[in-house]
Amino acid sequence: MKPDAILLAGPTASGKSAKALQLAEQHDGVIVNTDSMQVYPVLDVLTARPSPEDFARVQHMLYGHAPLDQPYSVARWLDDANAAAQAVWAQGKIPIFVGGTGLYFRALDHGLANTPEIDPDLRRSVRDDLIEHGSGALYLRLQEHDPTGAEGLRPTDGQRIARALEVVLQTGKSLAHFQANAASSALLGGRRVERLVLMPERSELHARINKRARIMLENGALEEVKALLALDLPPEATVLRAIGVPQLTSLLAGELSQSDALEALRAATRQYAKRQFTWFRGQLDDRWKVL
RNA sequence: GCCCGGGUAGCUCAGGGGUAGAGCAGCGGAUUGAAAAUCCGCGUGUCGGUGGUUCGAUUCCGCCCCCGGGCA
Repeated sequence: MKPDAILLAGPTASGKSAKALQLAEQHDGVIVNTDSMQVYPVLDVLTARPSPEDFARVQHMLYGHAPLDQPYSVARWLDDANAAAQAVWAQGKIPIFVGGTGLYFRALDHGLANTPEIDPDLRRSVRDDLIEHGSGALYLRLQEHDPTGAEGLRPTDGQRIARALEVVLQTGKSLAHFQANAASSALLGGRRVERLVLMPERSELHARINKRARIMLENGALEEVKALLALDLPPEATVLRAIGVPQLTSLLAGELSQSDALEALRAATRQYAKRQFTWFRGQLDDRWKVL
């Protein structure tokens, strides 16, 4: 029975792209990016974007389409993914969602809480407060406005505290209130969905990561970072958090040697892969078939 | 060959007569609008080998091996 959509999740460097191409050719599919960094342009090599040959073989969507200097988010991605899926279905093809961002798969499969857009000025002021006074101070503010929400967070988890605080400051209601009520209907509801997750042997994956990091440097990752830095993006731009950007920035600044930077890039990638494993193990239900 | 210094966790190293510790790496976990983010937890060890002294040696002593440096 032909599926209406395929979800293919897997840790970084696990060979997802090749598998996706195979599935796309087999099912007349279109590949839809489900990775939070590959949505941005510029870092083609460093984010392991599919090659031009891959793009020529099979239609790909949501790669490099997000503006670098504006905030992107799981909600934006879900809107984009929804539009992409509708377009693919309209062509009589099936979307193949490929990536490693667990949260995006969750949003795709289960929907997302319908919270109002936060006023950019409020958002900015909360984030500035976090940077200036630290997560502890922000936590005290959250305790005051949303004690229950604060209870569920650690005083050190600045990012989540900031999110909870901006929501309660704008709406007067807790983030949990929105999360409990009215998750927007899941995009895939009522569709036949095949869910696949790649779970390679850890030591084998580490070997692949280590090798790929070296190849990235040989293929111009450093020049990409140089080009990115030349854009003079605001420091909070998400793309600057991509694995490899801090490490290669240090290399360019002379703070790390070539070999130390390579090793740092490898370690950061291995650590990311480990977090992905934890997500997949803990969050994906038994509808997912492990490959 | 002789003289120093060193051999302790995967790596770099601290410690010191009562079977060991730190950073990094690694491992486990959480995860709802920055998620490649953010946060929480966990030392994983023939203390080079072998004899001796000792109630007890990774620590002190002898011998051997290995790695630096120096003198030849």
